[in-house]
Amino acid sequence: MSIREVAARAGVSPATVSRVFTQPQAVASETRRRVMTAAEELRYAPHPAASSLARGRTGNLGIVVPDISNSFSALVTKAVDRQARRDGYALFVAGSDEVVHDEEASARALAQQVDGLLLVSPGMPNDALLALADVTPVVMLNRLLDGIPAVLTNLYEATSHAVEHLHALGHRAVTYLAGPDGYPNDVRLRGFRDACSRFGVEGSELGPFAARFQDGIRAADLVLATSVTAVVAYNDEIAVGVVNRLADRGIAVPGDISVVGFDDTQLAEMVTPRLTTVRIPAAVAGTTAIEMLLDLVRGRDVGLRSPLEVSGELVVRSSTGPARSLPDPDQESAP
Amino acid sequence: MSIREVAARAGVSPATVSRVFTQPQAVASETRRRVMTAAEELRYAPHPAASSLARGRTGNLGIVVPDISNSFSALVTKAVDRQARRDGYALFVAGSDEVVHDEEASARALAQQVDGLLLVSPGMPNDALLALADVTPVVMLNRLLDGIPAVLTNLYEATSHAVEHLHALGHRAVTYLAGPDGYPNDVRLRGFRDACSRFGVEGSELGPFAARFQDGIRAADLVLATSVTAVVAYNDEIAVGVVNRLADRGIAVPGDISVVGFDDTQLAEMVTPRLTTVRIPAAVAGTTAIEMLLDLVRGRDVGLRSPLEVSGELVVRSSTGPARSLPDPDQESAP
DNA sequence: ACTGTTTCTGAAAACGGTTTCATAGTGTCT
DNA sequence: AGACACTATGAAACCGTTTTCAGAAACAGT
Repeated sequence: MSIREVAARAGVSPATVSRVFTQPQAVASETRRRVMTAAEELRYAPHPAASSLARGRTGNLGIVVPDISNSFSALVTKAVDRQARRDGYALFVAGSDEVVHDEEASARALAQQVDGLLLVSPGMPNDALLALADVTPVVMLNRLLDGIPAVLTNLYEATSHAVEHLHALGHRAVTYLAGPDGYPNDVRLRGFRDACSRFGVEGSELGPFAARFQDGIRAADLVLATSVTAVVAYNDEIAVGVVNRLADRGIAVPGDISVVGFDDTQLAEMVTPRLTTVRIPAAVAGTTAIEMLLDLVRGRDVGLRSPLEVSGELVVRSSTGPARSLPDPDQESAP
Repeated sequence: MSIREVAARAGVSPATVSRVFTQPQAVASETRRRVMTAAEELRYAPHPAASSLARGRTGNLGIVVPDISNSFSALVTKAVDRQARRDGYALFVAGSDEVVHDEEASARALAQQVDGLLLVSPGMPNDALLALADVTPVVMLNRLLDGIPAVLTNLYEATSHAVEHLHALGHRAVTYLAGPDGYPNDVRLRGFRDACSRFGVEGSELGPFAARFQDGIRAADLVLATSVTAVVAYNDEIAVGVVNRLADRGIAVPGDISVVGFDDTQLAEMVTPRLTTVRIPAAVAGTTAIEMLLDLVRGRDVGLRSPLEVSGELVVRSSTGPARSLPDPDQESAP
């Protein structure tokens, strides 16, 4: 059932039928009614591909995330999906399994079927990104590249707060568990290092680790091989892995070692002890990114409007506590 | 840059260019080479909408899940995405936030842009489903409806095992925390009831609960208002919520109350104590569903091939243990 | 009654591919 | 050398909308 059959049945031209569906006010109400009934009787529904072809836009948006089952990605995706739908767009989701090659392929495939693309923590090289942005409007989340609008999470301050917090609890040797290469470690790392030197904390780094539970497990043993009393993990999933493994090895959290995560996904409240973590406003970031993307799509050139930053905040829960006074083991009767 | 410009530059007809991209072996290698270089120089990429229109298929599949951030959905989606990509399809994902109306709308919107649709635990009414299946090939996961191929999770046996397990541990009063209405509670419930009566366990039910952590929290207090010593929760997220709340109220798991979940998502291994849970092979289910869907799409009419069932299995971890001998409080010196 | 606006509708040309059908060219077999 | 089968290509129709452009109809103003 095409537009023509509807037209025939309603005794009008195809053009009129098209208008009924795209700019109803432009057609006389009587005619409109006739067309509508004809359409309903024929159970006509417009053909999106034909429409896309003719108008030059698809009405779809796309998002590429590193890992669909990662809880931060999920949070973002959910917010994005909701916002996209609210604006009348459907959402394509592609996961790359953290494989850069897949990510590029997915992105390119999607690029041609959508009006705009949101890339979350993309790992692909700069030139690939620019090439992509050449094909379709692109907004990035968590990566900065000249000429491509982006939403960034500014965690410098929040990371400082985390170190400050640990320092106040008496920790003097802290290690940062870095996320995967190409992920937004830099700001956190800078915040971490700066804060360490500012507070006189001995800061070290381990990694990179994949942003997953299993890698947290692995990380824990590496941590225990050092003599730090606190760790700051790239994300909650790693942090939870660390906590688990430490528990298995009989190390108390926060009794012996304190752990800080990032993201404040629901996970943080689910585990024991509840995770002290840097909250990243994923939903806000996702929603904002979509708004930027739609501005782009609609031609309002926000391209050079400086990248938006959303900032994190430290949420203190139970996985951080006073440092065990390791350097002074005699002192049995602490306050 | 359309196919015609490539054709002009390569000195061939548009038809030939099209063939180069769709059935390369049908064109002489010399010609093919010429076309390829021309295409590259022009940075030509085929226009999916045009192609969809002409061929009558889109090369896309769609999946509608109740909640993108639900860990079981995420597992399924991930597997589905991978399998779809492997078969050369891109995947549309839509979340319905568990709102039936949104689900219907999403599904219908998607239906026209994809070659096939996978519905995960759909909550929409039968006639809506049938109408949808009339428009596009549909496979359902976790719901059975005559005429629509489906992949079902048969958890009857696994649920029985859960009850058997609890019974063996000495539990005599167990409650089932039901998931949301319209979700696949029935088989589990049947398995639960049958097993209870078989083993002489007093089985009760609470709910429905949304399949989320928060509802688990809520459920815990309801559980404590009864005198059961064990609960079987609709999914891991609810189970974790229960465990958390119980801990907050000073109830030991499994010391005082044992908890069993469903799904065996990664969550189960992340929490303390690790969750005894019924593993549902989400990846297998998702992959299988996609294969069925593709069979459908390609016209091999598997429509009436009986719905496929994947079965669960009980994974015993640490959230279940011997029942506290409540009815006999004198007995202080238990073995 | 005549011109000037509006409002509504239709004809036809895109949009960018795919595919059928016919034709030219090449090679094979007797 | 002639008949026959392939193979490689091109011309043109088609997929289902949208949109421009122009004309018809209705209406207003003088």
